[in-house]
Amino acid sequence: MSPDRTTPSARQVELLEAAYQYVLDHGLADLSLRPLATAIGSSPRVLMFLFGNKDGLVRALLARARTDELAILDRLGQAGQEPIGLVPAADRVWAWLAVDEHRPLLRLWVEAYGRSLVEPDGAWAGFARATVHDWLAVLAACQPQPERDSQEGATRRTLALAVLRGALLDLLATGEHRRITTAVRHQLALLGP
Amino acid sequence: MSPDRTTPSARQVELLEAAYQYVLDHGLADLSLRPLATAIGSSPRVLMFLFGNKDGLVRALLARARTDELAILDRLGQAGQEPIGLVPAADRVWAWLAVDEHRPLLRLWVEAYGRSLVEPDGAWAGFARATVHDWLAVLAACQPQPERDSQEGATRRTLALAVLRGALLDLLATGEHRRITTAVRHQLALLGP
DNA sequence: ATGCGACTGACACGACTGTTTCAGTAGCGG
DNA sequence: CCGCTACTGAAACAGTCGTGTCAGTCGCAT
Repeated sequence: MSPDRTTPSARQVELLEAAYQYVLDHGLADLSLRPLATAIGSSPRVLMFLFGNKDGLVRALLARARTDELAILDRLGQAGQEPIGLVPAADRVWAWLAVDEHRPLLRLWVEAYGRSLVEPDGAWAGFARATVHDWLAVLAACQPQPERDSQEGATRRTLALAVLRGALLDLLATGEHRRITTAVRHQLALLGP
Repeated sequence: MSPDRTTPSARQVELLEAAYQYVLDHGLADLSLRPLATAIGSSPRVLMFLFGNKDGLVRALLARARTDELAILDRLGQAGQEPIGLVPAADRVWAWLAVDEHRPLLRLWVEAYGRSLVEPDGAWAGFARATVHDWLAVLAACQPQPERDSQEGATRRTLALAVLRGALLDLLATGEHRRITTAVRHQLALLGP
């Protein structure tokens, strides 16, 4: 009946990709199978067949978004060389966050984050906590070794993460790129070398 | 037919208060009239009568939440005396944000924020942008005068807001009060007097 | 050719949605 | 008592939701 989860099947990834693009535009909150299916040239029946039920589809979409996110984050300090330091890493992350093209993904991210806080069960479960952990881990990997494991190092990356996320919220709401980027730069200068 | 909007009517505020408590627990995303009505001892018919339609109710609820928020923020520097400075103000704001009892309100806030980003029309319209403006205005009022109107002053309050909001997101997801408060304190020390 | 697995279309089921209609009831000023 | 305003109950409307059922069509290995 339902296809093997370990083998995502060509058709499955194809439809998932289309659904992902659709969700980036329309949001996840009031996602409905019938409009989605007609928009991507499919049918609710097929989506049910490929993803089990709506929760399965939502889970797959969230995982897909997380993939996008992690792909970018990994490209930072993970180039194989030695760590580039927390401040340069945060600077690059902000440069990526502030790009206009990434805004749909980031709006989706905020939506999923808020939703998973209110409704900790179901498809959204643990999304917020997972991304906090993801980002902290990546930032930690960018810190040189004496700092990385220190108490102060943990505080500094918590701080960097908070500034980046707070600035992101501001940017998504107001779009005032200049004011916010100035503030982020100011902060990174404060945070030292 | 529909009651005057300028006169909220005793029964109206009574039901709004009950609905507000309900929404703090259950979230706004999948709010439905019938469960809400039975939970607060009313009926969909009455809610429609008092608030016009569901959007009117949601708008009233968001306005109610914003009232809670502003009531606290105004209690900071607005005591009538001279401004207390940005850093002490941010410190007090964080003290309030980190209180466990306020968590339902703040979860609701994040949910509404994300939703208004994805769906800029309807009842949620402008909620995110409005709260950014609210908070920045309050923080500005806490800054002494030479700083308040300066370019640097604007940068500093944008930064303070970003840190508070980013830290709030972290706290709501992980609940790791100690780690995050340490980071906020560290930041406020950096931000100087 | 045959059979099997992947995929799909059409349709209906029951539950739930916001909203409306019709019919009231309680209180209160005249 | 009248009439008016504020509020309420019961039921039904049309629509959408996720999901299930039954059938059918491909492509490909045997």
